[in-house]
Amino acid sequence: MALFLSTHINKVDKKGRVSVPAQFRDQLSAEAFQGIVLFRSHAHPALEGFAWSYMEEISRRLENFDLFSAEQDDLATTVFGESVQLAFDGEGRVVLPVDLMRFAGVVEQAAFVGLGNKFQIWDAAELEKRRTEARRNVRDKNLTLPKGEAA
Amino acid sequence: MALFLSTHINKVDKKGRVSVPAQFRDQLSAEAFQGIVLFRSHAHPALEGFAWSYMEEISRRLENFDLFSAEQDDLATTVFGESVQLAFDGEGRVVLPVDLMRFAGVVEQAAFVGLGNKFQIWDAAELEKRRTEARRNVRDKNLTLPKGEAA
DNA sequence: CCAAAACCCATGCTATCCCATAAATATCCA
DNA sequence: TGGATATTTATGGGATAGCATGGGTTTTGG
Repeated sequence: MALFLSTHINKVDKKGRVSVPAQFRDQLSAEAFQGIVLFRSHAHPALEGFAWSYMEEISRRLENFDLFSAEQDDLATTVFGESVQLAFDGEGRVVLPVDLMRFAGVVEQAAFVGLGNKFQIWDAAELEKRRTEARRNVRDKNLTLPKGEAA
Repeated sequence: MALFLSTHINKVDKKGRVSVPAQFRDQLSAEAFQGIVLFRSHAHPALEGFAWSYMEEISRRLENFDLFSAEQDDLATTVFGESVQLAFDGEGRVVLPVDLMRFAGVVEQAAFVGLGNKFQIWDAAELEKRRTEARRNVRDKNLTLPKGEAA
C-alpha cells in the first residue's frame, strides 16, 4: 500500500505539466497503472490524488451495493465520473487538466501534500491558510487518532 | 477487470458514429469481443455500457432471484433482451442505434461517464443536471463507501 | 439491385515521447 | 574526511505519434 508523506512544491509549466514528487512516484512503482487518479475535493479548493489500485478497491466496495441501485449509481457518478486518470510521462510528470487547475486555484506552484494513502494538490499560497486552520482545529477540538483495526 | 473512470465528451457524426474514449478502449483491450454492450438505463435517460465479459456477471447476479420469478423475467427481458452489441470499427468507434440515441436524448455531444465496472452514455447537456442530483443525494443521504469485504 | 453497414484513407489537433540542461543529491576514493 | 565525480530530479522545448473526426468506397444482405 502506498504511503504518501511530507509536502513537495513543484512548478507547473505552460503546458500544464508538473513533476510528481519522486518520493510519491516511488510509492507507486509497484502499481499496474503508472500514474495517478485525481478528483475535486468535496471539502476544499484542492484536488485529491490516489493510486490506481485504490480506485480498484473503491470499485470493489461499490459491488456490495445492488447493481443499478440508486446508491451505487449516485456514488459512482460522483466518485468515478468526476475523476481523471493521469499517466506519468518519461520524466515522471503529469498534465493537470485546466478545469482541475482552475478548481484548485493552482496558478504556478503546485503543492503535493501527503496524507497517507492519498494526497492532495493545493495552490502553494492557498495551502498556507489551510495549514493554519487545520492546526487550530486539532488544538481546539483535541483531535486524536482512534485505536485502529485497519480495514 | 475493466475499470472505467472520468468523463469524456465525444461528437456523434451524421452516420451515428462516435469514438469510444481511448482510455475506455484500453480497459477493454483484453476482451475477447472488441466492442461494448449497451442497453437503456432503468433509472435515467441514458445508456448503460459494459464489457462483454461483464454481462456474465450480470447473469450470475440474476440467479439470485428465483428462477421463473416475475422479477427475474422482467430484468432478464430488459437487460438481455434489449441490449445491443456494438463492435469497434478500425478507428475505435461504434455506431449508436437511432432508437437508443433518441432514448438517451443524445443529439450531438455524447458524454461517456465512467462508473467503475460499467459506464453510462448521456447527452452532454443533460449530464450536468444528473451530476448535481447525484452530488446532492450523496450529501443528503450521507452515502459512504462500506468498509469492504471484497466480493 | 438498392440501401445500409463495414471498411479504408485523410487530416488537424493535442498529448506523448524524446532529448537537453541545471540543480540537488548521492557515491566514491584518496 | 573531504573533495571530486556520478546519479537523480526538476524543468524546458521541439519532434512525433495517437486520437477524434470527416468523407469516400466497397461489401453485404434483404
